[in-house]
Formats: sequence, structure tokens, C-alpha cells
Amino acid sequence: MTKLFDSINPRNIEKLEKIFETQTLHVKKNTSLLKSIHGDNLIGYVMSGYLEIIKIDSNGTKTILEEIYDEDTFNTSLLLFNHGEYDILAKENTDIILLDYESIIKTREINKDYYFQFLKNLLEITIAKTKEKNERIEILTKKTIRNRLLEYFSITSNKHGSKFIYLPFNFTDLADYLAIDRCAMTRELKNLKEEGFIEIKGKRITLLYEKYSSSDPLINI
Amino acid sequence: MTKLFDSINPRNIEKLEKIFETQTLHVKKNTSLLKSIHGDNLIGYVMSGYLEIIKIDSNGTKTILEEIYDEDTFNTSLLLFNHGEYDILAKENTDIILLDYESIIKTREINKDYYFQFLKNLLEITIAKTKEKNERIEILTKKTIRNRLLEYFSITSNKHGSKFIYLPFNFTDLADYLAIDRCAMTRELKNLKEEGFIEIKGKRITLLYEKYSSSDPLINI
DNA sequence: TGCAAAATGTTGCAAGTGCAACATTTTATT
DNA sequence: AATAAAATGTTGCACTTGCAACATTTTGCA
Repeated sequence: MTKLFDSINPRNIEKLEKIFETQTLHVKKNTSLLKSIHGDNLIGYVMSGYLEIIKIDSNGTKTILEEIYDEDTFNTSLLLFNHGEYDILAKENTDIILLDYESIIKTREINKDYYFQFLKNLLEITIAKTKEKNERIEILTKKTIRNRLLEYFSITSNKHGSKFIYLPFNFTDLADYLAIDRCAMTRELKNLKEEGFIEIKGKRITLLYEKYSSSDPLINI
Repeated sequence: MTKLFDSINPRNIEKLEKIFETQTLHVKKNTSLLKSIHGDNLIGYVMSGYLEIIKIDSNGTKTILEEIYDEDTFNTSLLLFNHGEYDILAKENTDIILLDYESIIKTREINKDYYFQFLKNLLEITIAKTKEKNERIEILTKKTIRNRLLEYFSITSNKHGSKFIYLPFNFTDLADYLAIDRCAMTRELKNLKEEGFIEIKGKRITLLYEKYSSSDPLINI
């Protein structure tokens, strides 16, 4: 995975941080950092730790919109949405730097290799993020719980080239990610187990079925 | 909306096209361009026309993954997914150029302003695309047809700052976009009409309800 | 180590939705 | 203008799923 400051030496990283009006945040576990973010259209970069960007609906339903681990970025853009409440939660003690997107894009003064490199890194990260979003969209367009689970298994399994899936989060959060009721998901997982499709041991799920044999190269947007 | 070659003069556009191994495609209405794309990890740019990137499931369900209008980009990355069939369809006569992503990122030779500008443009387009995907994810995490419709209305209405929504596609495609059964959607739209929430005239939907009054600035990732 | 909180497991039931099957209207195309 | 094709509208029904309300287990922290 590309990181934001890959192939840039520390001295030049410092220069970039100055130019892009960096703000540094240290956020404690289980606290919100929404109120600490001042300014519009920022790019956040998680140095260490782990964030969840969530939305709480008027009916209280919590949805994980994005999970940001080490070395990943997120964009804060203050939009004129009108309902729902968003929040950014640190699930661990987390260090973040905030860069001003406008100044990244608008800067005309520097014409240096390291700025080039930085732009390329940011582009790569953003494209990777788009791909992740596509995966989630593919899952969410499935109409049944079973198909969402199978799609999730398929994507995860293919990504690691293995029939063993190690859930990166707990089952409660998996249900959120798949946007289904946790209890109904548990029910369906039991069905899949009983029908011999999968095996579950803790957070390890083993796929017992053969993969679909379509060998067509596929397009990911 | 930022375009790929914004602020770059035609001579330099030509240079960029050469360096990035451009391939030009002219695709006729209602034909697939999947077979015309050779190579992995390309960035497609629609000069004129209109594309749909779709997925057809094993059970025949068609899902629109992305709609690419004029001046928009898409990424083709041949992934080792194992099931489902993807396709790119030209819905109109469409002109496309294909750029090699690797050579865009890896190029070390040119250190020109226009390359800078090109990278910035591509970054802006990609970030915009991520935001669009987030919107769709927000919609798809809604559990009922009614809530998906209302979320879609809310996002669209806010985007244009108006209570009038002009559907950019027909109702069949809207159902695909929302990943719900078209008939069930029609039923729910009728309910919303009868309950006085909306009015529909052709492709224009008028929102008759007041917006939620949450004035919190919201985060979009 | 002990306790509270979070996560997980289970199940009945009502409600929402996908599906099928069809009628009708609108839009293309020659 | 005629005809085919696509889009839209309608409805009954079976089935999936969300929800509520629990019990049980695991985790985290003082």
C-alpha cells in the first residue's frame, strides 16, 4: 500500500507540512475528533491508530462509513447535507495530521520533485480508496443477507488468495459494514454453517465451497 | 467540475498523450467496449458520449456500478475477482482515450508544469469520484425503500439547492441505482405521493416536505 | 481479581420487499 | 405512420428480514 510520504525524505516532509498548513492532532481512544477539526476541505492522515467515520441516523442506526487505519487518509469536506449526524471516532489513541486540500492543489510556487512525489502518492491512495468503495457498493447492491455475506467473503478471499478469512472487525461491526441487522446476520451465518458452506472459529471464517469458475478479466472502477 | 486537461494547452495535451501511451476508441451506441480494451490498469477518459459500467450477476440482476458522462474518467483494473460479469456499455456514440496508469505514476522524466497540472486534475477528479461513491453508499446503507428514496432525494436536492429534482435517468435505472426492485419502488413512490411528500411529473420530482433542520456541518469522506 | 460493559447467540413475529405476471403507455426505428 | 421495443404501472403472495426482548459469553478496566 502506498503511503502519503513514501519516497520523500524527512526534511522535505517537513517542508510539505509547512506549505500545506498542517495541523497535528493527538486523539485519545474512544473520543470524537470532530470538534477538533477546524476548517473546510482538509485531508486527514492517520500516522498511527485507528479511526471510524460513522453516521448516526435519526432513528439511531449507526453506520460505519469508513475505517481509517495507520497510514491511510480521509477527506473532511463540510457539505450542506441536512440530516443525519456524522462523527469521527478514534478507536485507539490516534495521531493525525491535517493538510489543507486547497493549498495542495493551488500551490504554484513549488516545483520540486518531492511535491511531485507527494501528489503521486496522494493520487494512488485516493484511487485505492475508490476501489474499496466500489467493493462495498458491490456488496450493498446485493439484495439478500446471504448474498451480501457471500460477496464479502468472495472479495476478501480473493484479495488474500485464501479460503481463510480473518475478519478485520467484530461481528457487530461486520453487520454494520454490510448494512444488515446483526441478529439476522447471525441467523444467516448459522444457516450457512449448517448447510456446509462455511466454518467459523472466532474471527476466522473458512470457505468450504468452490469458487465460481468465471475466468473473465473483470473491471473495477 | 474539473476536467482532465483543464489549464493545459493543446500542444502539451498532445505531449501527455504520447507519454502515457494513449489509445483512442470510438464506440458506437449500445455496444460494449470491454473487448476493445487491451491492457491492465488504464485510466479511461470520456471525451464525448456516455458510458455505463454494469455488473450482471449469476442470477441475471443488472447493477449499474458507474455512469460516466462527458469529461469524466474511469479506471479499468483487471482484478482477480471470480464471479459476476462486468461490462462497459456505450449508451451513446462515445469517444474515449485510454491512458496507462503506471506510466502516469512512474514517469520520472518530465518535470513540467503541464504534467503537474495534469496530476492535479486527475487527483481532483478522483476525489470527486470518491465523494460520489460515498453518497451512493449512504443511500445503500438505508434499509427500507422509502429511506433510500428519501436519502437520494435529500442528496440530490441539496446538491442543486432546490426542491425540484430532475432525474438524470429513467425510473428503471433509478431502481438499479438504489438497488431495489423497480415494482416495489413504484409502489413506494405512489405511497409517498398519496401521503403528500412528493409530486411527480415525468422526470421531475418535487419535494413537498421540509428539510430536517440539523445545521451541523457534516463530514464527507 | 472482580465487575461492568460490550459482544454474541437465540427466537417469535410483523412488516417490507422481491418476484412473477400482466396491462398500458411511451419511445425508438425503419 | 406503423410497428417493435422499452419503459412504466399494478397487484397478490411468499419469504426474507428488521426489530424487540431476551440469555449467555467475552472483553476491558479499575
